[in-house]
Amino acid sequence: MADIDSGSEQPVPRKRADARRNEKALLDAAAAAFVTSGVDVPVRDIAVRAGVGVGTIYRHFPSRADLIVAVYRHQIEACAEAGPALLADSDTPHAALAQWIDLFVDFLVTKHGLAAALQSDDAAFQTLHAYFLDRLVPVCDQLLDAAVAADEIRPDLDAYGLLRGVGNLCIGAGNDPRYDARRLVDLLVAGLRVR
Amino acid sequence: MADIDSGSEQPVPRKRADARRNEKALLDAAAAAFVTSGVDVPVRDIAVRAGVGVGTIYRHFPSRADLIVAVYRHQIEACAEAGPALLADSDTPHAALAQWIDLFVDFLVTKHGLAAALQSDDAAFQTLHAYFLDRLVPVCDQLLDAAVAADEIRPDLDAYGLLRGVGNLCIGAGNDPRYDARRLVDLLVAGLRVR
DNA sequence: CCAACATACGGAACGTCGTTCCGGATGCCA
DNA sequence: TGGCATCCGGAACGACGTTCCGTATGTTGG
Repeated sequence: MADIDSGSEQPVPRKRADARRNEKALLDAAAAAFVTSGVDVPVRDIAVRAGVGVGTIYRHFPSRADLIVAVYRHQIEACAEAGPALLADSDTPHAALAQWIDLFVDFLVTKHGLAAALQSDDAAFQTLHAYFLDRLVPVCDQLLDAAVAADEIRPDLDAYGLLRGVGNLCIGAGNDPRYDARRLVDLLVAGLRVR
Repeated sequence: MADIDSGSEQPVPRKRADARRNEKALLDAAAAAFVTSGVDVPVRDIAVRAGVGVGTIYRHFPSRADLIVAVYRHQIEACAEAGPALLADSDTPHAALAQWIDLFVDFLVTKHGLAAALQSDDAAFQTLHAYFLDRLVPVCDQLLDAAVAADEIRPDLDAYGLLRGVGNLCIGAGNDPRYDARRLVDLLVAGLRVR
């Protein structure tokens, strides 16, 4: 993203050094805690790991959702950017869609509790919900449109519905070896095909 | 279920009248509260509705899951019993399976928060999880086997996986008019068909 | 180098929740 | 009607997310 102001002076006079240090420590601590205990890990645990007080968490990340987004932003961006690339490289739009959804599923199933948080109607997770949707729905829409235009899938499901369905199927994956979210998503995508 | 003891005397000497009255009041209050506020409604709200103290809830229903099971037991039993009936009445096993899953989905999407509670790994919901599985997996298995035997669907998904997938797809249905769980379940079942 | 001020910090405090506990009330039976 | 097992209400506890504020510390102009 380019700066809004084209002038040379920065209107935000740079944060204090300890604040920058703590923000980084918090991101690292949260990432580690999410791996160990899932995204539902108590806020106090993250604070202890980072060696800061709980107040410091809320100063940097107004809601838990903001912290989750900050931790996973890079991976979500990478997923979003992979969409057009796959569409360009794959043999068919449907193959690109299937590969892209695999990427999304791989991301979700390795983040304990994230898929569940994504679907939660708790107000605290609204930012999370919104970020995923804003970033991924347009990409999915593009892939879906291309596949429909190529007459490979039925036109009766929108990107929002598909993403929520895939996200839902990923809930609880990783907790239970008997539940294979990937296979179910494959079946769902298979069900989309025209026959 | 038949009684274990075939004798005429009941070894449990019948509960006190106020206890029976309160248990009924609690079931009614919980059912109403679940409709209004979902199965995650605070325990205190149910107690107020029933006109009892919170201690009374826990005496009759040791965990929140037991209360949920008690409220929905009849509907779950009806769903389980519908399986063999559909198999006998339908033209094909796959049609029976599709209709049975429709029944299950109709049940889940009208109970706010139930599908999410079903997949929760919270220990408090283990009873709920176990009851659904014990009761419905065998029925689903029977339908699945029949459809596989008739060469209508692929044999690569077990009843447990299918039920969890369907349950997952029902999470959040009813909160968001843009999300149509029924259609996604239909796509999933369509993906099961041999082609 | 040193104030003095904005900025940031820590953790106590608050409200909500599920769950447990126990002194007292109440139905039941002799 | 008395006595006792059963059951009740709601206070109490611990965990949690979130807010608040007295204190500490970096920054910057002199």
